[in-house]
Amino acid sequence: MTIKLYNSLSKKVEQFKPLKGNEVRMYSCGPTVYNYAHIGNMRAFLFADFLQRVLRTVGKYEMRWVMNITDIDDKTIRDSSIGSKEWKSEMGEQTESAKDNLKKLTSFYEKSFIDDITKLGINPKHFFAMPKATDYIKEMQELILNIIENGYAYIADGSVYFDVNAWRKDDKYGKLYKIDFDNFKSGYRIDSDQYEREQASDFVLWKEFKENEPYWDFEIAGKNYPGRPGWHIECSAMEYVLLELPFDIHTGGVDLKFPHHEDEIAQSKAGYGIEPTAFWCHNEFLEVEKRKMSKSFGNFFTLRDLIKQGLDPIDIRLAMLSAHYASKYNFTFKGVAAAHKARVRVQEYIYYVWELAKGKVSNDFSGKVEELRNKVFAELADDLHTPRALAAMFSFLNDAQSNNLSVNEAQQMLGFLTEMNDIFAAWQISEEKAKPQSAPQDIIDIANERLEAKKNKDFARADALRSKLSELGYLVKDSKDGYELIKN
RNA sequence: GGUGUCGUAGCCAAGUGGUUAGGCAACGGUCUGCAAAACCGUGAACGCCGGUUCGAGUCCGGCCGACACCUCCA
Repeated sequence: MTIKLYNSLSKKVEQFKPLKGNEVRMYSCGPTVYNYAHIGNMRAFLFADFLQRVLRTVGKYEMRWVMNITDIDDKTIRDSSIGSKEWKSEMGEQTESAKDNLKKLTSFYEKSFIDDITKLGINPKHFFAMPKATDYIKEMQELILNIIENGYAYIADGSVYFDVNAWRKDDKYGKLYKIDFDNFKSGYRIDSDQYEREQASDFVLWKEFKENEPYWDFEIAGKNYPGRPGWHIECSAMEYVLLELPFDIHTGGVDLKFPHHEDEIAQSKAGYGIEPTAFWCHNEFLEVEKRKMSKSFGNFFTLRDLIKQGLDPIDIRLAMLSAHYASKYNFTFKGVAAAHKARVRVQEYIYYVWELAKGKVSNDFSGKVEELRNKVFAELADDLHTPRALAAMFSFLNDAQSNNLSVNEAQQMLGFLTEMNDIFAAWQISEEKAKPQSAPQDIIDIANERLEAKKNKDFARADALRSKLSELGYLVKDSKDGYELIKN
């Protein structure tokens, strides 16, 4: 099925087609690993994941998906510096080497990042690569040299800057974001950065080494400029190496349009002569209580915070997917609870269908299952319209669950649900399994006592124990000859 | 100041001028010893004021409000 995507470059929904063969080469701006990722970050990664899953399952494409790990920047340096309050014992001992310390801190958060996204239903095996910036210093330097050679960069105070004015004479700067060069908000024009750049809009390609910071040697025209790469250059270099230019899709949060992606376009073209990608796809922000997430508003959550509070990450995944990626998503606990109930409902239906189909899967779609599948896939193919795709699914559940599926239809349904789950990654395609009792022993004791009372038809006693369990926060769900405890 | 986005029922969230979006919650009912789950059913909405139109949540104008970006930011 042909997929349509909104392209931030043309500001239109366009038909998608890979540039080369059946393979989609996609680059996603990944995390800067200086701390645990928060749920706002997660929305961006979830969007990229969802997109690549739709391309695989609905588009039937091969994926070559790259997500970078930024392991060198101001924050990683700050937090790994000697005596940093952000240092954790799990990272190991700090040493005299700034590079060592940087590596220890960033590896720690890289692991936690992969851990987090895995919990969110992202399959690390789907990545072609997760390159780290510090592994591509040489390639970045080569790119910078190209840019200098082509006349679009200058050296000032030991740093290398991209010369936006020179570039603007030859190409447009502001392809993704309409820039009013005369109206940069005053006060932001010269930031806290002490480096000397000629123009506020110029950006750093290579930052001069500062004392006690990690650095790499960089020889330009016979002279060494020890320092480290600027933020934007890493993506340009890694894309070039791992995907070749131009590739198909570049994803990231809207906030990265400017300056990060704008600069990336300029750099790549100035250095390699080619713009990076055919499609730029940006997800909107997640807000909490209709505000940007921020520590000062007290609405800042990492995934770990929420898991600690007892939320299921897959419910968070589904909750985020209930809004279209290009519109703001208002994160609320109620919303996650609603997603949970909706998810369980589909899960119950899967068990029901499994039972009917006896676990047999058919991919030979026809009739009502084919109709549903076409509808859901068409919505997903239309710029990943998850809300409408889910609505189609639930409408079917509302209309057709009581319509008896034939055994053959149930097998098709199981086939479709499997595909659906390849995309949403929110369910178990399996028969219903008895869940292990996870309640504390004293709770189980009461529940067993109630079961006894129930068997003896002492319903007054059984009900009293039910209310007692309810007070203790557990719901008893009776089954044929047992029960299940559900924590409220 | 510049650039955008958005205001839809208790909450979340679609909506491409013309028949019910959908989810969660709520309220009836079936089932169950009672519950839970599931299923059947019910109601409720388009920030305000004008305009265009046979017809506007959907187009135009104004107002009010919320949010984001403008070189740390997913």
